[in-house]
Amino acid sequence: MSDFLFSLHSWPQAILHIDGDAFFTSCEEAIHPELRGKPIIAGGERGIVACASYAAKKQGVMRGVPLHQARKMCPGLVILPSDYETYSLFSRRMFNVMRRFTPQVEEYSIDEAFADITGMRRPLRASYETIAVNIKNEIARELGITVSVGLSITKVLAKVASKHRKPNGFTCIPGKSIAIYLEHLPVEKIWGIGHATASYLHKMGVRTALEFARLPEVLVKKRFTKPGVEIWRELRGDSVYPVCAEEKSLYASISKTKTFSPASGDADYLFAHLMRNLESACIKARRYHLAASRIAAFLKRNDFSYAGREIRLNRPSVYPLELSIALRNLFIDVYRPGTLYRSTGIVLLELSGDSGTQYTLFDDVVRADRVRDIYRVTDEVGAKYGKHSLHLGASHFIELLGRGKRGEPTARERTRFLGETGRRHINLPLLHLKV
DNA sequence: TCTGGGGTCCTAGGACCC
DNA sequence: TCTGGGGTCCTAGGACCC
Repeated sequence: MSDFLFSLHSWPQAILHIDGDAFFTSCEEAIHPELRGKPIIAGGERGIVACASYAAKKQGVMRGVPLHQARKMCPGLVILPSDYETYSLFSRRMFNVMRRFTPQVEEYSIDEAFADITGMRRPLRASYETIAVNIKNEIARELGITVSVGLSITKVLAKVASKHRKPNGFTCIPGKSIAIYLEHLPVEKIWGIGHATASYLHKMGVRTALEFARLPEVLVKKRFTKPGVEIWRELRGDSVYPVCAEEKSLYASISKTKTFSPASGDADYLFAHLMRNLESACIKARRYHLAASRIAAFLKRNDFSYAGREIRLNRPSVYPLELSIALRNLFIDVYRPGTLYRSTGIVLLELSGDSGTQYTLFDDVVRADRVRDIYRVTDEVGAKYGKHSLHLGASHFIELLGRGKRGEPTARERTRFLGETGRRHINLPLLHLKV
């Protein structure tokens, strides 16, 4: 035990991890009591299970399972669309309960948060364990959902703790008990250790979190990169990840991807998808008043490998009409004729507030203003008649094919759509009004 | 688990500059 | 034209998370 740093103080810091149990479906159950205890899932709108209630999990319905499979596994399954607005509301209420105990709350995701309650024993007149349990109970009482709570001396260990007993669990791992909890924990269950690092560790003969934590420092520093070393430290009770209560800017990037089936090697069709993804991403970015300084595009091959490229724009933009030329160049670079692709995606990067965009000497200011006006109208039309009511000609190709679900266009559809102009739709992104 | 979609962060190599 | 070392920016791609 002497190889662990934690032996010096029992609570160098007290970090809490709170994890909503089957969060989406729990929110649904809180609102619709008649659903309580039933096998329900959220995610109906996307064709896969985004969240499964414990009753559904009991029947083998897990996160990420395709819907048709879930239905087969569990007759009587209640399928709901994900209602993010509502879940966000619950999320905010959950974080606010935590903030009544300490301002040091980090919103990690919609259903998870960390809190640093170091030094709160005296002001709250309670032990760290009691504080943790009180937060848990108040969330249950006020929101009608259960959470699992972990208390320990680092974030990674607090995560280990909250996962230890679920649902509705509370686990405390003080410094002196770390080894007990790591002894039977497989390395792949550690937060931050994924598939690749786990199999690397396995090759080294390391199977449990305790074995990993006990590797000598020189070896760890030699064989792992920064994240690996940091997790190793945290597992040993040496806190390197601070709880960050500062509100981060909403998005560092915005991405849109769409898988289509069957896979396609058709350049026009693939580019149309890419263009539609760009339009979707830009709609979202405009809603948050953000503009991108870099843009990335990728194609996913049938074997799930990626081919992608990204570029820096000469000024930030959120308008597909301006970005289409850059996107076309990216596409031409990445696309290989004869290869089948199963999805395309685009990512808007280096987002900044779009208010005070500086034009460069080479910009056509009049045109830029017009483009902005066009998109103001486009967004208004979209709000009234549905997203993508007004879109670029280059993305219209997928409209023709049942919202892109049927895969590659037939020769007849192609001729009907492209007509004599053929590929020119790629080169000239025209606005197209869907009525 | 024949596998959806939306994110963050890190690393390494090349270009370019001093 | 050759030379070294160092800094920064850009981009491809990997790894991981929910």
